[in-house]
Amino acid sequence: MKDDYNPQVDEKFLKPYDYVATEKRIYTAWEESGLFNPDECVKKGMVKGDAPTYSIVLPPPNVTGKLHMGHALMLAVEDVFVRFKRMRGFRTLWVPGTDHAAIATQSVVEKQIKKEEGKSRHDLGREEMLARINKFAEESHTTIVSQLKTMGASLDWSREAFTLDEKRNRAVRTVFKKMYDAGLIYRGMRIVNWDPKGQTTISDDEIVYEERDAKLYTFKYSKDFPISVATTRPETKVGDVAVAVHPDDARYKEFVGKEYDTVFCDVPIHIKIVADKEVDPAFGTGAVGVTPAHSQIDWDIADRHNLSHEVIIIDEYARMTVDGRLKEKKTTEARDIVVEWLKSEGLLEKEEVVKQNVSTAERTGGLIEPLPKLQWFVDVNKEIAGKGKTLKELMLEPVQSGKIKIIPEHFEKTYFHWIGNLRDWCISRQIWYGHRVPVWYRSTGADGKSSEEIVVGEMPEGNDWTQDEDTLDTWFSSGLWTFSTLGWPDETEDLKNYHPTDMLETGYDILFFWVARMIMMTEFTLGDIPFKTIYLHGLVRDAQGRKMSKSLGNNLDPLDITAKFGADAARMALIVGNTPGTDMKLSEDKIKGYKHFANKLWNIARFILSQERTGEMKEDLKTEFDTLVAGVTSDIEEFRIYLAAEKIYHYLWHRLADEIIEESKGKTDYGTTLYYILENSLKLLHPFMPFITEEIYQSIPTRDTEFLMVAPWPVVE
RNA sequence: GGGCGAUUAGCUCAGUUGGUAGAGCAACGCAUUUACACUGCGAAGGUCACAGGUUCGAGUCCUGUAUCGCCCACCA
Repeated sequence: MKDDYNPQVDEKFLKPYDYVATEKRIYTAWEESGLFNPDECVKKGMVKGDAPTYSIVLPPPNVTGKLHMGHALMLAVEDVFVRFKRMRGFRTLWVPGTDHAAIATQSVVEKQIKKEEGKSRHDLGREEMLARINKFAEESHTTIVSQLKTMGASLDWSREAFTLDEKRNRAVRTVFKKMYDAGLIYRGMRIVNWDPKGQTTISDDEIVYEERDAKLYTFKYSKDFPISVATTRPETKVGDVAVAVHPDDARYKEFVGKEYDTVFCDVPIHIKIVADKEVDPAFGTGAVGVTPAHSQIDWDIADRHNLSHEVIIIDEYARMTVDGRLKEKKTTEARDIVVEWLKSEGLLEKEEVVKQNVSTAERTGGLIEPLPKLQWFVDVNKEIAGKGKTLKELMLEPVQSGKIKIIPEHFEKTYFHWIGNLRDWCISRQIWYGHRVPVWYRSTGADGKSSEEIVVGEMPEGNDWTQDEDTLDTWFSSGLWTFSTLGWPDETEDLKNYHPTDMLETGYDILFFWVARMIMMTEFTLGDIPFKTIYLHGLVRDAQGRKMSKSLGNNLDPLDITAKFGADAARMALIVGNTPGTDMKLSEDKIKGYKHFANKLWNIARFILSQERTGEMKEDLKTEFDTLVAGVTSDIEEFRIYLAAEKIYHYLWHRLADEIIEESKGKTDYGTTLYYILENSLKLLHPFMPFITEEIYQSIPTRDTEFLMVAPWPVVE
């Protein structure tokens, strides 16, 4: 049988498709061609100089280690659009980069050092610690870059960026100053989420709530105190300044406005009875002990009634700062002591078990202790001079007006809902890895009255200035990502050509953390949107639908997967049947199926390339194929890549291979048609399975371009 | 407490504007060296969660219910 083959067919087709060797070789060839860079495409005449642009910035992976399947999905999806647009003749730019990820990275390195050397970051000192983190980040970066290449991502490496490099630092300082000058960034004493374990503040979004059983204690401050209150945190009651009741609550009306002095567990306290509509008369006794310094809600109540915020009774290590038997006790120990004291004094009236959500820090798992601290904030409710709008409104508007489209659409509701609940954003962190807050202080106290002088943005002249010790929330710098990567604050050609970007593709889990912040920062800084379309992908779960995690050991490692089945197969498995916004279950079996498909395609090519290009074009088959072209094209244009991929798969395997090729056997008039279908099928499939399609294309002597990746997309006349 | 989503074949999921229910995988029967065994052919498999409504016609639109999942708020 073998001697029926056309001897011109490349020998490589006589063996099964070798994806390991091929994928590596092809990526290197692409990189060397320079064609990932749109300027190079223009220079080589592959794309017109005045062609419209298409741009995506890669959501920068954290330099905390290596990539997971979620990243693989992101790369597969983005590369589909990028390769499609490039073949459609756009000047197409996909900007790579990595994220320093502040807390996440620092805590990984801290844990590692603690484990291996038993040292804390304070043992090492700021400079040494930063050197260690930088080294770790560099190693992660190397791993990540090689993984990005393994997946076949057609990123323009000449424009690679890092959220913490010098250029991005300049962008951060410039935006910080601009916001400070507009009065949107302020420094203030406010209740923040303090993580005693990580020794830093965190933002509202970095909290995770865990449901636990807690005891609700009902008690009186003293024998002659008229009202009982209920609490799950008796130890904080030494910091109470008031009891709040609902204004309409008949039980307590007579006491409102009265003040009481007593000694609670060795601590003298002064309590005023106030009426506040936030109090739920049906919960507990209908009366709340108000602890302004250690609860956000109580802080707000204190604000409304001019009560003191100054009674601080817990420190940064979650220890009591009061005198007496609670002195320097941990809050958990203090709780037991207070309960014992209440019992011994006969003040405890009820003890019941309730379900409670406790706040923990996402990164360290530490129990959040609300504390008043002097921190930097972004004011989301202040009207911006000259714009007449608040940052909240700037975030809302482009999505409401449809200038930014979210896919799937229903996430718009989630987005609006989140903005409705948004409070000022605490941006300062007491960690070392990150952009240092660009503020310098010096005290001037010539006349004995010392006051503080502040300079924002650039380090001032003179050596008596001290820079703020804190660093910025990592999302502050990633919020600038679409324009900081394109050279802003300089007015670069890239910025002019490629901003706003066309699409942001990312997981729905960071819609608030990141996507909303990008819209806010870009609208404020440039008065423009950062991107036109937000394409949200879901989580990649294991075959049973569980989250992939280290502790479950059910992680699929993209490197293992590509070694076992090939990047093309992994990409197809991640795209087919995976609709935006929905979590997907991924099994090795599914990936294996697409490895088989790659081999099938290999053999289709082997068969067709062994035929002579003879016979008239079969118009019915051409028409049928052109319908496929039109369908696939509009599916990609309209973001239905999961359908597009499936359509080509189905056509190639079950129509072309099973029927058309079978029918053509022993006939000589199919050659022209088969070549037409093969060449154009490779183009249609290229965005999804770039390696094998390129490899086969390279074996077609009559191909129109050197590389399939810049071959013109098929057009239906 | 507020919001969002899902429910379609054994499993995983499509189903775009309302027009006689679709794919992959698995399982079943047949073929056995074929371009490809990483194969082919065939058959089987569904009350589209449930109850109403709109319509000539509903998996699709509307109302309600149930179950599961997620997000936000944080009630002291």
